[in-house]
Amino acid sequence: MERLEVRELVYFTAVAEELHFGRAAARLEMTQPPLSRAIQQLERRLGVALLERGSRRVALTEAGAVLLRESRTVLDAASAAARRTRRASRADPRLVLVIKPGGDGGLLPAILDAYQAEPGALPVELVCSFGEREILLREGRADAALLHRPHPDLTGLDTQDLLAETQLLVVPSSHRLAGRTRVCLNDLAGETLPRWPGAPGGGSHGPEVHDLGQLLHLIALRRMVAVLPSSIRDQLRDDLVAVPVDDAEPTTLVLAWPEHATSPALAAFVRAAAAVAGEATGHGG
Amino acid sequence: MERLEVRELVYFTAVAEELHFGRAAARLEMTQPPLSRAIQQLERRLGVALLERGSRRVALTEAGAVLLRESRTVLDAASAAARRTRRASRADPRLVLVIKPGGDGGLLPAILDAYQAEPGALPVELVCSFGEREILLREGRADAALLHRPHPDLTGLDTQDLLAETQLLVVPSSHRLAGRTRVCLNDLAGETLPRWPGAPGGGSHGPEVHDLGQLLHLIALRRMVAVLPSSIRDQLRDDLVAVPVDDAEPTTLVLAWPEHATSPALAAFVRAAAAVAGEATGHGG
DNA sequence: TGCGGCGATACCGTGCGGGTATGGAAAGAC
DNA sequence: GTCTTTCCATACCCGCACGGTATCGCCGCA
Repeated sequence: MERLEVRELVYFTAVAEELHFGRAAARLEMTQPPLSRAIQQLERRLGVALLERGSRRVALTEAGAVLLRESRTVLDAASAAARRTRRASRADPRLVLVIKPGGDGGLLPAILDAYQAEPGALPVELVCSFGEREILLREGRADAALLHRPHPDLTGLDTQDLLAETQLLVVPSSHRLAGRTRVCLNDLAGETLPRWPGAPGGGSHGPEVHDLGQLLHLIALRRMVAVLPSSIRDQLRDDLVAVPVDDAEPTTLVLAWPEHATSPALAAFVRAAAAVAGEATGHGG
Repeated sequence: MERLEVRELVYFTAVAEELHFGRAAARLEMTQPPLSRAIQQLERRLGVALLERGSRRVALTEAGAVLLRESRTVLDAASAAARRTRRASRADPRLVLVIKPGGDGGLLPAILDAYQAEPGALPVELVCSFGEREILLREGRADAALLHRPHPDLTGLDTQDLLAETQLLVVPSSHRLAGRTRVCLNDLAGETLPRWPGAPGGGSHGPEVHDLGQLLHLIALRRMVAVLPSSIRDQLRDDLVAVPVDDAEPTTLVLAWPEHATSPALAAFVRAAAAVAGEATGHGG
């Protein structure tokens, strides 16, 4: 069985994405002829036609589309491998946890305390990021992340549910819905909703928002409204009001980490988080 | 960022598994010096020590252990990529479904019929295999598999539940438990249970069993007993008896396929299977 | 102190990955 | 129709990196 090399996959994805040998070569900072030959050789070794060369356009074959998708997973795995290896060799081991600012459901302090009490606990480094936080896990840049389900893509990750939350509509005090005791999603017709960086802008084409302070500021300025998990209630400014949304699907705060992870530090962290979450839901409701 | 090459990962896994450069080189069908240099270069490029060379033994460092695990996933992904690409280019497209003989819960004929009625259905090729059936999915050798949950490792696979089944103890008619109307797991103390190839022989160190006929034969010969999903009831020989096991965790027949799969033929098959399963549980209970 | 095992080093050849120059086919422009 | 442009393939060349052989150096051991 012929072996597939990373270099070939990099070349192929470039061509498959550009559908143009010249541009792909430029992107790869090389010239076009060796690129053409590399792709030909790849096709010969696989015994498969990957591209249809029309004299004026290049198109993917069925098999080429499959290889494009597969290549991405291989390349992602390869760069994650490099990053995780490097991180494992650091002199100051630490657990990198990526969160959305304000998106911890109020559980984080208790979780961190519980974790530090575990034997062999590492210092925890918090990384704040909006949108695409799971990417950091897949890329091997972080050990764990706090996400909200339903979430676009949790495949390849293991998860632990922490907290089920209802959702609140956040509006300025002067907003037409501010006085309501409850609203439903239909009431939001015509409102501008924020667009998270990286999220496929499904319908809501409001401005991109990069952190919670910015978002609340924009809401106060009447530029938009937002539907957020109920735990942000503590962090609202005085000039904003939160109203329960009846028919918004409830959201679950989950702790996620790359599957196959074996680090005992991570395992301890997951244990700690699960314990804290169990207490919270068991006692407090 | 330096790129990690497949060749290097192959070399490294060989050394990491053998913990011996000479043997690793032999396994790779090359000589020892270039292998040593390749590993050194890998370490230099990563900036990480992967191996501790004692003059008489080689050991993995912490980072080396991480890279070994990561390498396996990269290499698996790479060979799966090659196989899936080749399969996608076949002139006679077909859907490869891997099953455990007798493990289809009786649903398979209906599923196949429903699938063939879907638009764009492909011929279905059935592959029978005991143990490690999910490996065939990960390797890109099959499109879908029928498995039973709880299952050792479903990560990296998407699944669709098909049928919840209670478990039955299968024994010869002359067995001491054959007359019971129900048993519990404690009753099985001292009995020999089959060991599936590939499964970590957890406690039960009986003989390895490779197909259902063989298993039933061995049970009839009083060499072992087995706990199996209730749908095998139809396939029992006259000289065997099935007794419900009260406290065995119920098992779920699931259809599994590689995550990120995009083939419309597979999607149609999943739809068909889900429809049949819905009917079965909806009407029949 | 000689021996054997094993990884590292020195040195060498060749094949492959990359470059430049050019060919050749197809799609407009007129 | 033919001239031009565009873009992929081919021809040919070069340097290096990969793999091989020979050997060293270190250490455990008898």
